[in-house]
Amino acid sequence: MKNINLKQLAEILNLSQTTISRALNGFPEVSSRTRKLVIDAAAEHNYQPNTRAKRLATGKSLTIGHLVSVSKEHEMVNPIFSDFIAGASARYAESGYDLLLSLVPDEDEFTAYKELAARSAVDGVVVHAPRVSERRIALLNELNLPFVVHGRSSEAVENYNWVDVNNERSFFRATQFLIDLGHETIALINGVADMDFAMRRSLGFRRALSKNNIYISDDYTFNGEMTEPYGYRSTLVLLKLPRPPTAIITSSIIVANGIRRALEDNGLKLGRDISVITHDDDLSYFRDTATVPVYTATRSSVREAGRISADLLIKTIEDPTRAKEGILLDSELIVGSSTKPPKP
Amino acid sequence: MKNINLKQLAEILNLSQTTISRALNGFPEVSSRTRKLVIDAAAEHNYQPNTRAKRLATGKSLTIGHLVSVSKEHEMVNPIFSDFIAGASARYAESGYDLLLSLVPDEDEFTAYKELAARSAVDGVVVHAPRVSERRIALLNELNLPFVVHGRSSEAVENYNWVDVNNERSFFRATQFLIDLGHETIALINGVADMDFAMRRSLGFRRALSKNNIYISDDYTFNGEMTEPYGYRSTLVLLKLPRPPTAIITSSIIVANGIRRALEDNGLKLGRDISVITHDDDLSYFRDTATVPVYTATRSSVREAGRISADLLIKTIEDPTRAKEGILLDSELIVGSSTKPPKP
DNA sequence: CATTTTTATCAAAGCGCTTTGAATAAATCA
DNA sequence: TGATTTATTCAAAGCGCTTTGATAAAAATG
Repeated sequence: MKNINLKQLAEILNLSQTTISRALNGFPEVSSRTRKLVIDAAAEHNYQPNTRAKRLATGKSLTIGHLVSVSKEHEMVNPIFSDFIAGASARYAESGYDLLLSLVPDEDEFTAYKELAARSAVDGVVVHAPRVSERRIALLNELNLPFVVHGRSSEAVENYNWVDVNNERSFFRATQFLIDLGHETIALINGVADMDFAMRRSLGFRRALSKNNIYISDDYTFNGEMTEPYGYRSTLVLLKLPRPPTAIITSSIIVANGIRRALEDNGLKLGRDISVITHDDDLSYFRDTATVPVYTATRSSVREAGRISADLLIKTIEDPTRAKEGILLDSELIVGSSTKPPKP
Repeated sequence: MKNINLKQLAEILNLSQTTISRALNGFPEVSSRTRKLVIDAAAEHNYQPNTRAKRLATGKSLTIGHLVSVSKEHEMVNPIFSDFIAGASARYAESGYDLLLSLVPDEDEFTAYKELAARSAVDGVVVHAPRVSERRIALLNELNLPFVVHGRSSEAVENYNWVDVNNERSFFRATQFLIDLGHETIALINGVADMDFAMRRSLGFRRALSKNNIYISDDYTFNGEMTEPYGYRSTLVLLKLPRPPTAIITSSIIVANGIRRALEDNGLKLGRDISVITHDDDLSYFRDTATVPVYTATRSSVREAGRISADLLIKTIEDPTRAKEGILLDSELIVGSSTKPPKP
C-alpha cells in the first residue's frame, strides 16, 4: 500500500500536474474523458493529495481548533465536551476540515490562542465555556481569527458568532414549574459563578422567584465545578439547613446524580421527598430514555449544538464577510418523576 | 498584531533565512551574539514559523491522530476518552505535536485510518478501544504508520506498542475480595463483549470463581455499552432472578451509578444489601474522593494512561527503529463502603 | 607568514501541491 | 479559406519553511 504523489501520477498518466490537480478538484477546464482517466488512476494508485503540501499551497489550514481548558481546581475536562465534539466532528468531515484539539490549563488559554494564530495552524476556532466577561472574544477579533462561541458572553460589546441555549428562559420555566407545584424553598446548585451559562441560569431562577414574590437567601445557592461529588456535598449542606429546600435545581445531570446520592444516603427519595430539576445536555452515556424520565429536566442536545456551531464556523471561514450571527436554541422542559408537589 | 514571515524577518535583521532558521531551531553553527539578536527580534515582531510551511519542509506532520469511533447503537462517545486525551495532550504539547481528533462512525473506522495515512496527515495514531480481534493493528503495520494501542488485542500475533491496565488481574482480585467476604452469587455487568478489556475482565472474574469452585450461570453476566441506563436495566433484571446476586462487579463508574439507582428504586441499599465493585478510571467529574470512597473499586487513572501512551508514541515516532513495547499498568484495589459481607 | 582548520554566514534547491499565464488544438465564424 | 474563439493542456512560479553545499572571515597551526 505504497503512496504515490502528484508528480508520479502525472508521469504514469503522461499528463501535467496541472491537469491532474484540476481534474481531481473539479475544475471545468478539463475534458470529461481526461477527468475520468485521472480519477480512475488516482483510485487505482491510491493517490491522495498530501495534506501538508495542499495546505501550504492553498494558504489554508483546513483545520479547526478547539481549545478546551482544563480547570486548575479539579483538572477537570468538561464532560459535555466529548458529545459537543461528536456533533461538530461530523460537520467538519463533510467539508474536509480536520479538528485540532488542545487541552490547555486555564491560565495558558490566552497565549494558546495567540500561538495558534501566529503559527497559522487553524482557519478558525470554537470558544468553549465563555465567561460573563470574556477576554478571548476581543483577542480573537484582534487576531482576525474566525470563531464561534459555544455559549455567549454577556459583557461582550462587539459582535460575534455564537450558539447558545436559552439558559435564562430554561431556568425561569423550571423554577416556575416548581413554584406551580407548590414549592417555595428552592435551592440552586449551579456551575462556576463566572461562567456565562451559570449566570444566566441564576438570572432565570431569580426572575421566577421574584415574580412570585418568593425570597430565598444565598444559603440556597451554590456555585462550583459540576462534578458528582459537588452535587453530593452541596446537597448535604442543604439538608442541614434549619429549613431544607423542598426542591433543587441544578445545571448538570452529573451533579443531579450526586444530589440523588446525598438524598438517598439520608433516607430521602428523589421526587417524593425532594424534587429535582436538572439541565440535561443529553449526554450519550447518561441519556434519560425511560418512558417516564428519571429527571424532570430542561433538555437540550449538546451534540446538536456542536453540529450547529461547526456549521456556523465553516460558513464564516468560507465567507469572511458574512455577518456575525447568534443562534439561540431552546431547551425542552421534560417532565420526569423527580418532581412532585412538596410534602404537606 | 500582524504576523511576519521568515523572509521579512530576514530583511529586518539583514541576515539570511538560513541563519535565522538555524538560530531559532537551536543549531550550533550560529554565533551566540547572532542567536540572541534573532531570538529577540522574533519575539519583538511576534514571529512564529508558519506551521504549514514547516510541515511541508520537514516532511513531518507534527500531528498525532486520535480516531475515536462513535458507536452506532447509542451514538456514544466513550466517556473515558476526554480524560485520556487530557493526559495525552499535555505530553504532545511538550514536544510540539498537535492532536488531530476524528470521531468516526464505527463502520468507517477502517477507511478513516487509510485516508489519514494516504494523505499523510499525521505522524502517528493512538488506537482506542481495541477489540479481542483487531484488524486495525495489521492495517497500521501495513500502512507503516506508527501507533500505540490503548489497551491490547488478545488475538494479535504481531508485535505492537500498547499501554494497558492489568484487567484480568484487577477483576480477579475484585472477585476474590467479594468471595473472601462470603459472596457466592456474583454478577458481572461488563462492557461490550468483543472489547478486549471486557474479555480480560471477564476472564479474571471467571478465574476467581473457578478457583473457589463457584459456578455462576450466564444469567449473571451482561455485556453492553457502558451507559448509566445500561447499569440500571441490567440490575433490574438481576433483581428479578429467582436467586438475585449478593454482589455485582462492573466495568465503569457510570454503570455503577445506574446500578445504585436500580437498587435504591427497589428499596435496597448499596453495600448493605448488595455489594458492588466497579472499575474506576478516575474520571475528573466522578472522582471518588470521600475519606471512605463510595465505591470499592479497581482504580487506575485513565489520564495517566493517556500521558504514558503519548510518551510511548512520541518515542516511537522519533525513533522508528525502536523496539515495540507493551506497558502494563496495575490498578489499585480501593476499599470503599459499597462492599460488605452478604446478609445472612 | 603561508597554510590548514574552524566558525559563521549565505544562496539556492526542494518539500508536493495550486494557480497563473502561455501555448496548442479544435471548433466556429465571416 | 483565413481569422477568431473556445476548449484543453502545459510549463513554471510560488506557498514559507528547512537543509545542502559553497564561501568568506577568523582562528589555529607549523
